Amino acid sequence: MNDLPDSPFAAGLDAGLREFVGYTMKRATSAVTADAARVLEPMGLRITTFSALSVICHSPGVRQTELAAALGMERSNSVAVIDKLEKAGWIARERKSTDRRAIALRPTTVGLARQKQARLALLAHEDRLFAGLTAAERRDLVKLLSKIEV
Amino acid sequence: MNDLPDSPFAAGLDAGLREFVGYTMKRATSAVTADAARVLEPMGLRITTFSALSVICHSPGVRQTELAAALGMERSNSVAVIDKLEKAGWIARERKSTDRRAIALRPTTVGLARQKQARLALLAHEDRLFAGLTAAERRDLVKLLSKIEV
DNA sequence: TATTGTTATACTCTATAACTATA
DNA sequence: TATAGTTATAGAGTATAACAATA
Repeated sequence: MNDLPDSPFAAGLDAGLREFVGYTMKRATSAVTADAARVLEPMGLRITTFSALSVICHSPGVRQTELAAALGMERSNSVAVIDKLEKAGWIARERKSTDRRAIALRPTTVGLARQKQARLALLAHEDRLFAGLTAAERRDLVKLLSKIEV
Repeated sequence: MNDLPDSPFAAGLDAGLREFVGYTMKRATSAVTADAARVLEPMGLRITTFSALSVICHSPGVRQTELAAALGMERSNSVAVIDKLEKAGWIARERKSTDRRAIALRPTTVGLARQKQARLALLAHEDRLFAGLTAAERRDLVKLLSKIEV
């Protein structure tokens, strides 16, 4: 059904790429983040907005620049994310009295509740996605990932 | 320097997110793919184009739909990627005689050489990035990632 | 009818430069 | 002069719908 010589493999066409650890990491991460996005979507959250909301809930008063740096994103790109959280009523911007250039981000009561709800949904989701790994294996995975030079 | 109560942590603002394996996976993968992109860029390749070129070199005669499925991308989005490879002279499109709807993708001599060159650069790159992991640990990492339910 | 390649379109994420107001 | 937040913009990746040619 093919012009010769053609591939001997119907499946596993990406076998040659599996020698790269980064390729396997990217494929696995894609699957995990896509599923996480599906879980968050009914709650009006995306991965970026959930991450930002979590940092703000965990560290109330955080500045926007600190938030962006913590999440590894550009300051400029954090603005739209924070806008969404603010418009949803989950966080509030407060101009700092000690430095009027800076803005302190604080969660609202509703925001705290939403973060807790989303966190539980994501934990359940990871329990399902990582069902094939024991708790020790999950810790090993995180430990190995943390050893990568950045 | 902060309005009270504010965060007790200057660093580790994302500590609350570290309970999610997916978060660590995403951060690590981001670092790895960004570095891989930097390595490929001087060769006129991106991660997507390198991946497609590799599959075509490894499985000459592959169809566009098969290629897209192998890489987990949409058929429609593979067109632009293959266009770039073709315009660079690294692959050729050949209409199949047995099924004139389908197109067989084959690498050119230049394309094969470019893929080999890029592969070596990426292997060296991974050796550097994963220097903190032993060979056994790298295999463990891949094995653990492969256990994730997709 | 179904499939292959294709075009069009839209949306998210990301990256860079420049502006403003404050320091 | 430097920094915090902001705006504008552009590129890459991704997702869906629809079309022509072919099966």
